[in-house]
Amino acid sequence: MNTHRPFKQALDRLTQAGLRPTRQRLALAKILFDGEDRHVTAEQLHGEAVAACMTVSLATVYNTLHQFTEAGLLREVVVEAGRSYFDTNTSDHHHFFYEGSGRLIDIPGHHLVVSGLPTAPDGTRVARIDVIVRLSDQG
Amino acid sequence: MNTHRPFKQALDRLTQAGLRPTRQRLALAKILFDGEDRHVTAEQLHGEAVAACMTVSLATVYNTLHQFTEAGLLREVVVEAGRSYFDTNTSDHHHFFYEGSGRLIDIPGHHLVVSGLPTAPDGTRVARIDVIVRLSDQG
DNA sequence: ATAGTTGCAAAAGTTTTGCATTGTA
DNA sequence: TACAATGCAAAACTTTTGCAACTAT
Repeated sequence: MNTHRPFKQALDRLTQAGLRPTRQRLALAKILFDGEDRHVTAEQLHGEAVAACMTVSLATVYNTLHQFTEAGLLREVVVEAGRSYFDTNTSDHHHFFYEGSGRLIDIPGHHLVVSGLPTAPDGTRVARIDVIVRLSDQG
Repeated sequence: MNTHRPFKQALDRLTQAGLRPTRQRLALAKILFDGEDRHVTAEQLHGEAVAACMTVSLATVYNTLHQFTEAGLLREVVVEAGRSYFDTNTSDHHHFFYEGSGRLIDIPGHHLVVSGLPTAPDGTRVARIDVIVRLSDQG
């Protein structure tokens, strides 16, 4: 039954996250989670979906990406004004951002540490810490 | 000559940065730099400018903010998709972001340290490191 | 005068919403 | 059948660009 494994994988992800496995969601989940970790924009994912001969609007791609993010399947990373990436790696990690090409990659390993953080102001708690290391050309 | 001090301050900032001191730039610089450090969006700054009875379009506010940023007078901080803040504090520092209210504030002191950073990939150098500590309600 | 800048209207993107349609029990 | 959830067109944003008008030599 190997032919159906990517399908089952995507299906399981959705049902475990409490999301109904609709056709569009399944197809997008298959593209997103069938392989290694990825960083995609809504635009990119929409392009891939169309290339894979599925009919889906960009609006639905946005909505789906946000639903996946709320469900904990994705993490949103904002690097530039008007440009969100969605990261299939939801574990605690940080990013390199190539200012030239706009590419975003995970910082490998777990060596990067943020220390000396002041306590969160009263009535708040730290929801997440985002570290973006911006790289420009020329070593 | 105290009445002209804010004007002279703004003028000096602009000329030192190599920007021609036009009327709009002077007015916006006065709002931005005449007092303590600030975090403003283009929309906010435009609102303040209009409230101060100056005629300026939102597009010019954007252009001016980017020119100021390129000239090193401001630093752009992107916190959410479609929402850039411009920070009048250009020194090396990081931010708390209140997810509830959308407010951005500097992390006080210089205690926060990022360590364990891998070397930058070949052909690149680290242009900047942004740390955003996201806060949500409830302590 | 004139070469280079500026500032804004209009255009281009990105993201969100309202509602007809679809799918499920 | 009813009920809730989905998916998309259209709307609402934010941001950028092209060019007429201006400015400082």
